[in-house]
Amino acid sequence: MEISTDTLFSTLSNEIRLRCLMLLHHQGELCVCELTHALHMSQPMISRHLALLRDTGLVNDRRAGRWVYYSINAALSDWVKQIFVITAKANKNQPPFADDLEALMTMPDRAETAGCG
Amino acid sequence: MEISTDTLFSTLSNEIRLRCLMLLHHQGELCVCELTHALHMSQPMISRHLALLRDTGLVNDRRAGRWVYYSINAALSDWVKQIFVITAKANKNQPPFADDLEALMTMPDRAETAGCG
DNA sequence: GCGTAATATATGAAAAACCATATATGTTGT
DNA sequence: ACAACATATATGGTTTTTCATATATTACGC
Repeated sequence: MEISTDTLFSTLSNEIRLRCLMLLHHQGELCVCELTHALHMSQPMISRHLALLRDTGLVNDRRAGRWVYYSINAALSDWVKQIFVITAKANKNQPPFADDLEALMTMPDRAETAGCG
Repeated sequence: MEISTDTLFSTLSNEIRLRCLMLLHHQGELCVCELTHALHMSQPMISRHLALLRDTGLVNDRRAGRWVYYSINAALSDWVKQIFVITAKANKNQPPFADDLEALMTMPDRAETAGCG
């Protein structure tokens, strides 16, 4: 299942979705409530954008009890992953991406041990 | 003038604009009528999308008599250029990109000598 | 173990905002 | 006047957002 350029880029063109992807790229796996906290957005809004990312095949979800964990789809083709790497590297110190990571790292009562250790 | 991720990706998310960019990436410089021919699109439509690419800073234009030549903006930051390189490499043999190049190469009465020699 | 509550997440529906296309018309250069 | 190109306007379609509500899973009290 190869993703088309316009599906890929239109999915990345939404800042909320890109911020979620950049956090997932850095952290490996995150649940909805962690993303909701990091981005200061309402839960339905995050959930909707994650559903869209899942529908386009960019992320996978995994249920663990009450929590649903999202992660970047490892089966994506190399060039798509390279786009993520380049975009993350070039923007990780810029707002809003840096602030999102900061908010995530200082979140109280994380679901389980943070993935960045 | 640094381009934002959402401006970049939403500009690339239109197939017509991406097809123009991929041709410019390969050929260096092309005029509106060459792009119109290669993409089999109306002139106002190509012109409109080129204007948008110019407004977002992805391309430059240069007037030479009746023709206006467009080219990728050399002053773009490295990561944006890398996105172009990766996207072009991964998709150049796929439709519609391969067909666009073919149509350009076989265009009769090109404006001047083709840029691929 | 069974009902009840609490927490995490998803979704339906409606409004608002945004984007693309087509047609027509204007501008620039020879 | 003609050719190459740009722009304005109208229209239709898609995307995003919000609110309210639904589902799924665990925890509690008895």
